[in-house]
Amino acid sequence: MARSLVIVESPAKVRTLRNFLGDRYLIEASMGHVRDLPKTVMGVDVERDFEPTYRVLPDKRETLDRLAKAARKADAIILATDPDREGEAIAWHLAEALKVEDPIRIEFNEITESAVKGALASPRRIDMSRVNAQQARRVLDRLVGYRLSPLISKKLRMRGLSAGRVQSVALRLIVDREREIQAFESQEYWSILAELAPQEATLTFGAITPFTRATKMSVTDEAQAQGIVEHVRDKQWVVEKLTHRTIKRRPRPPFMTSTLQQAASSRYGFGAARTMRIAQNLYEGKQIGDEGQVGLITYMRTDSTRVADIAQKAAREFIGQRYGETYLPKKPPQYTQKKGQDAHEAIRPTDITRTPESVARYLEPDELKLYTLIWERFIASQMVEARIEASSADVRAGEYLFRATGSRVAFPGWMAVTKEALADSSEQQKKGQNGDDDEELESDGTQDLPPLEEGQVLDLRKLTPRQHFTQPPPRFTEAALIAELEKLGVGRPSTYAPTVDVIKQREYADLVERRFVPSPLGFAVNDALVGHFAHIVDTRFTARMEEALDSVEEGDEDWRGLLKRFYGDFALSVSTAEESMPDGHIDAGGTCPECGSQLVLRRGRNGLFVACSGYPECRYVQRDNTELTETGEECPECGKPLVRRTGRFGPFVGCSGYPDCRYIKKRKAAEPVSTGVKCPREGCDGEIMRRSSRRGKTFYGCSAYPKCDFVLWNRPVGEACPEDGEPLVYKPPRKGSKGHGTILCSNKECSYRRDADEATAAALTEAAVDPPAEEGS
DNA sequence: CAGTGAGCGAGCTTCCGCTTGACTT
Repeated sequence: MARSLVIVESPAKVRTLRNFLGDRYLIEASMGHVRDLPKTVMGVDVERDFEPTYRVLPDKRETLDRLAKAARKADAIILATDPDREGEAIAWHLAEALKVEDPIRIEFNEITESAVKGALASPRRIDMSRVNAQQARRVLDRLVGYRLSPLISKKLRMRGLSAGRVQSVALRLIVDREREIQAFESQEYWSILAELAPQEATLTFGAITPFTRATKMSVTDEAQAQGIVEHVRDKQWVVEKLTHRTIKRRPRPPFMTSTLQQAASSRYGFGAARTMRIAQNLYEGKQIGDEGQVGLITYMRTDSTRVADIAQKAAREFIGQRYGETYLPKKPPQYTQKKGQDAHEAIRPTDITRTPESVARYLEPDELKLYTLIWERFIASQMVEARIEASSADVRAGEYLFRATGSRVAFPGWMAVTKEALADSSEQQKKGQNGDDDEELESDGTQDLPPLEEGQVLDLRKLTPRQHFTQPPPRFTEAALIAELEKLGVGRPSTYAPTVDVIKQREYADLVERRFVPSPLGFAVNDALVGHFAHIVDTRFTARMEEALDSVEEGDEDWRGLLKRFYGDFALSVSTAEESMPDGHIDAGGTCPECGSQLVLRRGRNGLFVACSGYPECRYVQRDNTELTETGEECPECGKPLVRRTGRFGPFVGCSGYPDCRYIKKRKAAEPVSTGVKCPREGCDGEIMRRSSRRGKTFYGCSAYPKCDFVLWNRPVGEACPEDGEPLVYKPPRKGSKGHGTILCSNKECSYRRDADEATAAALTEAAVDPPAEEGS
């Protein structure tokens, strides 16, 4: 039988395609790129017109072998990689690596039977212009990254520094923001809150002055505020003007990678990498009852909000049934599509009828949180807009006008999906000089105004002058940084999380309370790059590059020509920088208390530290005093506060008067906790207790100690090993890995092991990961 | 079990983008 081999990128797609392509098709996955420039050398011969050298990626050797084997069984090879620039390049690399004579290329951006069959019916050749655009992108990134990284490492005398088209812009955003914050001068201003009520009424509402954007900052000190209070206190309070209007609030589009990361960050505090790991689990599928392995969401690395017709229809049906026809828009909403082909659709549930409640018992808590977010956002996106009645009342008291604003949900529409939806619409991070710290000055307060009439006289119940300060713009969270990068077109869904990770790994910036604070190293690297490669770390560089790549795709420009055009300038900046960029360790500010030389930043095995530039003659190292948090207790020997410190054997509590007072608090082992498992030692009727050594290490020992000294290092399950009869123990899963951990034999020589199921894990986990004993009584 | 308050420093390799597992203790 004639068979065709269809190659796609992801194994999850393979599973789906097997469902509706018959056995005339073999389907395999490439798992992304299979060849790339070599890792350890440049791999681009600038002299020979930027000729790239490609190598099979080491971890794709096996994949390619598998594909080659499948190819031998097929008489046609169909390359069905993603319908975008990278996908086209993957197709080409596959054809090259597998030595396919006449590759057939198809593309579909929806994995439905009709879309795939339609694609099979209109095959084409590989689009070399598109491939060349990718090569240009790849080579440019390589040239920039592999020339800048060693250059700054050498100039700043610190190994392992890196720079690149994407990461260096990310760093720049962080550093620029920090400088904005440093330069920010906070301004004081005041507002006066009046609590008013219709005469005889009990419920009050709030009105405020000054309330317009223009006058908001006009009351600048307490005296002025008090003046207003004195003036209005005895005046008659009269409703001067009432306004009512209905605001329509549209639902937001379904998630793409960046917006999912933002929502998960602001709602649950998840970092970008964590969100992606959880989403990957949902995508790959979970055991759902007797349905077997079921993928719960569509692909999670996407920049599109497009929704497949089938999904839209299903959502409409579901909405009609659950909420009623009034919640259905006449036409399904079309969310603005980006130009060009989007390879994947929006992130949405694969089956809208799988409600969060219905899958809750099959998911880990984090998975359920993320799935709920995705499910709600998607279903809301297919519903009618909400109608909000916004009202405002201007109330005069003498010379001053106070304004009360209120809003009421007239018809919830999409907001019916979640109670938190209201809060959602204001969750976007505010930027700008006036980071508002007071909601009552904002127009949509949540109070509901009582019925009022113009000319009505109101009772004044309370007057409160309030002090405010203008706030600097906030530091970036991971998600906010990604949002900014996306706005600039810098980076891709698959690289957002890795990019913010590299900023942390290189110690360019640290997350403090989940926001990026640049390190002195981050400042230095950024400033060096901005000083000598302003063009590259320009936030618009990528946009310009994309434009040029487009013209390569359209066949209007030669990709090597593009590189030549770019490289001329770049090579020049590199040689200028090599000569003129200052060469030396990064100045840490301040001088050495021992010899007076400058202090510099250095990197050691355990991170950055500040030391004397006179090394090795002067070996001064600045002590790290940041961890000296007080415990609130006093030293029993000298009365000074006790502080937490870190020593050779981990954290301990000592006297802050060191070295004058050398008191150290004794650590007490935690109380033993029962495990319910009997001591397995013959003739011993003790119970295994969870204990902790004074060092805080958890172990499981017999309650009959010291009579019985039986000890285990993992929690016993209360079962004997079927192979050697030794007790079985439970080992929790490694951080971040999926699965529920392992049950294995406590005898190291014995190889018995099995995966723990969810219930066992739940029963045993809590005990196993409890924090080590807290010091002191 | 007890002990506990440092010291690091050169050279080693880096980019972006596509996609999932994989050593073990």
